[in-house]
Amino acid sequence: MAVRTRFAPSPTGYLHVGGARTALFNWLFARKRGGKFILRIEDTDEKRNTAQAIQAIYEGLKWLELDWDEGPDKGGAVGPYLQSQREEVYQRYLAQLEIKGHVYTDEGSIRFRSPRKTVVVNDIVCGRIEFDMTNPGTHPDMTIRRPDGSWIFHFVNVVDDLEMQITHVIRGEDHLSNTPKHIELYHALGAKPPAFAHIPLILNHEGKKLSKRDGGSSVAYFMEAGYAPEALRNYLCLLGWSPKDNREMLALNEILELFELESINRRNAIFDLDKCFWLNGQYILQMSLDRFCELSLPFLERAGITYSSREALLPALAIVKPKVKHLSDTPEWISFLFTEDYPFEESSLEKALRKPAAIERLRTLGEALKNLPEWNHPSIEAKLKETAAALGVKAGELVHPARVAITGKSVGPGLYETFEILGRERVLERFRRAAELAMQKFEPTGSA
RNA sequence: GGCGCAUUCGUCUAGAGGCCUAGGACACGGCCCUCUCAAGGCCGGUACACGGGUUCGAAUCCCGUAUGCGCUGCCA
Repeated sequence: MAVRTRFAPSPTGYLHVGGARTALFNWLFARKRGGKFILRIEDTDEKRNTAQAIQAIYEGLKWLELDWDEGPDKGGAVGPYLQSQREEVYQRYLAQLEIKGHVYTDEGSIRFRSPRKTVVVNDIVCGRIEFDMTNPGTHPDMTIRRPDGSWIFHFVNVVDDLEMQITHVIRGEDHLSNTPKHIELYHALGAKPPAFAHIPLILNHEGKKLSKRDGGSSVAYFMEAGYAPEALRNYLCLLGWSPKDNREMLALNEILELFELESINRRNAIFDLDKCFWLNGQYILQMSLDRFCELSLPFLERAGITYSSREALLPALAIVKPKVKHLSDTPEWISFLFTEDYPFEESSLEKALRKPAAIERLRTLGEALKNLPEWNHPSIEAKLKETAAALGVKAGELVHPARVAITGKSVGPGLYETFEILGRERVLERFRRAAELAMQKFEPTGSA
């Protein structure tokens, strides 16, 4: 039978990273087995504002490149995929239960009468678990519909999984204890339950379930903080699953190759933002310049950086790519390359250009570079070192003032590359301006 | 309280009876490299929750205790 998995979030206004990982594991399993991955929105609770909230789910999933085969926006043979539009289906299934005498009314609500037996859950991740459902005191009959006609999760979830022919229910471990109830419903409806795989929860630093108030609990946070989607996706895979060969960075096709539900851990995992951050840095380091450009572009636009052409932008991106850790920082790293009106950091200026000797050295370096026959990294470097030697100082004595002069900061991309792409005229002009600024600021005879 | 699940470095994990004086990664500390900052390289410390079994032998199997998490809703 063809595999069909689903991700069934309720629209809470954001895509939770735990939900994202659940979606990811469902997606991985379906893709690996050549099956279908379905998106169903569980919006039975009318209090949740849906339009925007559903949008947040779409955006998060799309960003992570988890594409679905059937869903509210795509349609499919067993839709609609919004629970709020499936009233007719639920009525039909309720009628079935009524005919078979599995439900009864209690103070306006409809309850499902438990068969009161031991239910065995054969979970792909957790193994065989027996639940003793015989005691009504500890396992009361579940409500499936409220007096106002709205439906309870357990019922609609089971009905939909059944109707949508879901073969594997892969969800958070918080549902493990609900599973015997669901199995009772399947049986009452005369259906064979799907396979279940309950995956461990993602916890915050306090070891509690990751919640909305925890920083970094929503996919949107990572989008805005400049993470590469492939990095977050990779990190999420490593929470509760591992390739078992000590690799940390895995391409999607490698994960697809190795991923098995059976090898998922049972232990809850704490989300470690540090490691996720590190992985992101590794991804940025190793990605192509094109990809780096693609992912940086939205941030550059937002920062209002103007550049004449992509051809002008790429060399700038190339020299900062090894430095950038968050894509959202790219503008900060390259901005000085696209304006003559770059700011000077007070402390850097003071450290590098306060001394008259430093200004003098900058002037000497400018003179030396003025007639350099070839303007490229190796010859610039050679000339700078030659100049330093002639002055009897270490290269750093020229490098630091020069960096501050041309970037305004004491930290930046490699100096020689920066010189090269800035071009000789701009470099020399910046030297002059910086020297002037420093002299005004640190006027030795000045009163101040 | 009841039921369920879990328990290896601070964190993510490898480990399915001898290969474990427990491996990797992040973080942390030190050194090297170096034009800054990173990156990279090398080195270092820190873990099998506890107590009983079973076995020639246990991180690995069994039982108990403790702790954590989840469920126990007319939330999903």
